[in-house]
Amino acid sequence: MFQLDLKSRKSIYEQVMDNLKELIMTDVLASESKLPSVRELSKYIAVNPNTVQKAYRELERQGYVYTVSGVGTFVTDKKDIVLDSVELEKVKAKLLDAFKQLMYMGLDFDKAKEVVLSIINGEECLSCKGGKKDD
Amino acid sequence: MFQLDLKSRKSIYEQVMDNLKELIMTDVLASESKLPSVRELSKYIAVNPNTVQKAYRELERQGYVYTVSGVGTFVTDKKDIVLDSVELEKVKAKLLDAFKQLMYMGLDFDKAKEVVLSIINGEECLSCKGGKKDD
Amino acid sequence: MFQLDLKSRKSIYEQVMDNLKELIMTDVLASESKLPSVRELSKYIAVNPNTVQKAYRELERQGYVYTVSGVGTFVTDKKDIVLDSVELEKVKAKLLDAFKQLMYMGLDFDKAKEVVLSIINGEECLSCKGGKKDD
Amino acid sequence: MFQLDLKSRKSIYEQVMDNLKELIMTDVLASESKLPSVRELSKYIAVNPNTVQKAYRELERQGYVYTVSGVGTFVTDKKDIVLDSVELEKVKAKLLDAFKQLMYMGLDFDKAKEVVLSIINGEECLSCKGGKKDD
DNA sequence: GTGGTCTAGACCACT
DNA sequence: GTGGTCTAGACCACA
Repeated sequence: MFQLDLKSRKSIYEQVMDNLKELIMTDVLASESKLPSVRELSKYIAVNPNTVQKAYRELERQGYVYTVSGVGTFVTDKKDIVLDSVELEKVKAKLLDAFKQLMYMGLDFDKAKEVVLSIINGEECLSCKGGKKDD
Repeated sequence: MFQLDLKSRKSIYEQVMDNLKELIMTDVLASESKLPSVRELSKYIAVNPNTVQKAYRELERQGYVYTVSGVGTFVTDKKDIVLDSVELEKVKAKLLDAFKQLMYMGLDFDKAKEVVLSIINGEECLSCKGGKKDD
Repeated sequence: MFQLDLKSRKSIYEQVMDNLKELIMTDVLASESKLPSVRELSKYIAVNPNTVQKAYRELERQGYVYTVSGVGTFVTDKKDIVLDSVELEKVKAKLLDAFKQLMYMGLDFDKAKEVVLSIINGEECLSCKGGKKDD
Repeated sequence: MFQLDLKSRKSIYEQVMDNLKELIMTDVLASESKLPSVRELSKYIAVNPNTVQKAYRELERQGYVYTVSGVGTFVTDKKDIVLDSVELEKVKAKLLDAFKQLMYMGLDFDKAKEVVLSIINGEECLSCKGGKKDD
């Protein structure tokens, strides 16, 4: 389940975050459920506890989980997630940047758009499988 | 012309690369034309020569320019630029990642898709025509 | 009545203390009246007994309650509560800290003062009258 | 200048942050000026580099400084500081909490208000000394 | 040189 | 037990 690539350019704590986000999005980690403790997870994925904690801390900052000191870390109820406009702008900028990169590679507009749509539509199924429509 | 944001998380050499790619793709830097020397450019944009050096080296690795020792660096003929599949996959991953983030933020599939399309279409003219609208 | 926010950064025992202080100051818990036992309260508010225990111990240290071994914990007569200067200094420091933060955020002195006064005055009734308005 | 109290309840990185905020507010560290490097400061105040970095990172998150990787950390121009409404609400909550604490201590409303005002007005001079009116 | 990340420990307060 | 903080090292990419 947990996929880590130590050779990746992406830092480990970011990969840990991405994995957890995926699990949260697909309801494998349901709302209000408890995440593994920092120590547990760090042992399980063979990573230093500090690295896991950094991931948890950042997830909390972004609103995906909340922490009760001395008790554990829990998935934020989706109803409670507030859309952070600053974060949204960052993601938009990231999308724009990626799209530009496609054009820099020599793809024309239509081809680039095609690539983007194929990625999005591929993602559609991924979410249909794991998510619930009536939640 | 050259837009650098030192405060950005993006490294300087990547920003230099992006600027040059933009200039190449919009034919401001025509095929086979000579790029400014590392020293010239670094002075012009007030950046460490090593940084420009790294941008040039990476551009060459990706096929955008080629170097003739002792003579200079030249823009590869667009016809000869081959799509770097590794780079393409990176960008695809980036797109997917950003799209997922949109959904993580509480947007449903259709809303997220809408956001993406608006970004793409807003960006349409910039690279299609090789000109700028109001910047 | 008892308001606990597990998601808060404030530790549970501090929140328990604050709730009890509030009840004492508003005479809901009258002078010399008996507090619920640690076990009772911990069951009632669904909190670990150790946590309640710690709250009681700290309240006693600060003079709000006193314990009669084997009998129970009782509210100190308000006349006998002496201002704990150490605690007072802590609160003062906290106030100053918060005020500085307001100014750090770009508010000028007058604006920051305005914010503080609005908060104070909004809070006026809650403790003056011992009642609640709309909560 | 730098005041650290290792025995304090406040964590070291928070104290480091507070010290730096103070220096920034009083223009000892002017806009766009460079903060000491993580290593320099950590050596100077005899604290682990990681702790200093945590402080820098958090200051950046709150908008007081910005980072240029490989170059250094710089004071954000005051004109660029955006008022983060989330942070503002946190400070307001902190103020309200502190004010409640005063009342819990047995101070009546007027006395508590007096305490608050005295603190604020004490701060006024502190800011007049170090700050500039025409900035 | 800089900041960013990571490891392998440790101690603390809280539950 | 939990998360939070801290130390004392280390390596990396970047400028």
